[in-house]
Amino acid sequence: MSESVFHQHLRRKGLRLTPERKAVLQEVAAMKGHFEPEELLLRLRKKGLTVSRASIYRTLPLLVESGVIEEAIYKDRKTRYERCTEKDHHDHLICTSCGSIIEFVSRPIEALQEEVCRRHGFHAYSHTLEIRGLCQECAP
Amino acid sequence: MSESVFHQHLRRKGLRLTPERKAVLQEVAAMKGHFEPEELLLRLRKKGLTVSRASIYRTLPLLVESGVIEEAIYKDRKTRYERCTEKDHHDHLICTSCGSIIEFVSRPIEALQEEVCRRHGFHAYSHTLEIRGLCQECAP
DNA sequence: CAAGATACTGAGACTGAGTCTCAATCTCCA
DNA sequence: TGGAGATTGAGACTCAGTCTCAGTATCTTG
Repeated sequence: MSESVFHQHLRRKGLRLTPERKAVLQEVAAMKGHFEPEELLLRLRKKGLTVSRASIYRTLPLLVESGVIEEAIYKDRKTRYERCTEKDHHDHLICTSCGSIIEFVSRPIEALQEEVCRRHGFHAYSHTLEIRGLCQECAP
Repeated sequence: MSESVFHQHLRRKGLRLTPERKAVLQEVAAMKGHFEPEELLLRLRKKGLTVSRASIYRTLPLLVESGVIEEAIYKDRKTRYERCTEKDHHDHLICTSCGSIIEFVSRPIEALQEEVCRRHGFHAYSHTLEIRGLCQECAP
């Protein structure tokens, strides 16, 4: 189903659903949780599929635009993506000591964000809320 | 006053308030709005102060830890910092078309975040909320 | 004050995620 | 069938940020 969404999006932009883009899409669909572009490359390689690094990096923004995935976290100068789920969007608590990541959902926060956007006449299509600190185990 | 805060923090960690660190601190204090490390370097150079790039990059995390500045935005694989003000923390609406950045303050969102942290036993020391989309001018 | 310990610095080499280039290839459509 | 335009992969490239290391500054304590 995300394939048809993606295909739609490409059509609208006059782009094509190539085997490479399809492969990236399918691999993305198989991902659980966060993933990095490089991880995707590795997995595709392991399957014997050859999609170049360039194509992967070219495809990911298209997938974001079409709403199939979203940029979830920026960490160590890397972008981590995540599949958009039917469930609510979630955000992250990031422990800067052990690196663990806790997900949380807060409809009230989402609602307030929408309110803010309305007030500024801003058309949002994505957002990231990262809270950094120490998790329960690492806290002094 | 942020100098004493910084000094305190260094003391606690057994570190020293060197001329280089002082220079960075002062330049940071003079900054209005967001700034990038490279920008800081340039400004110091212009003043005839020689603080190496390495020292700047080493000092910025210390300033974050001590609460003088905070990481405000991650954009184009660069970290943008911002001075912590007495006023409320603010977040950003980022227009991906024209690049303009709108700041907003929302105490209710902050409060909800604190609530989330409490619920997870998480000790937060900073957060960034970035909402990406199209500003009023760029919206179709 | 001397001397060891420890923190600090700058220059520049290095890293690595992400981008760009370009020639070769594919795909659509008239 | 031919050509316009989209796409690809290999690998060169970029550049923010990190690391190394030898030389320097500062503390400390005897």
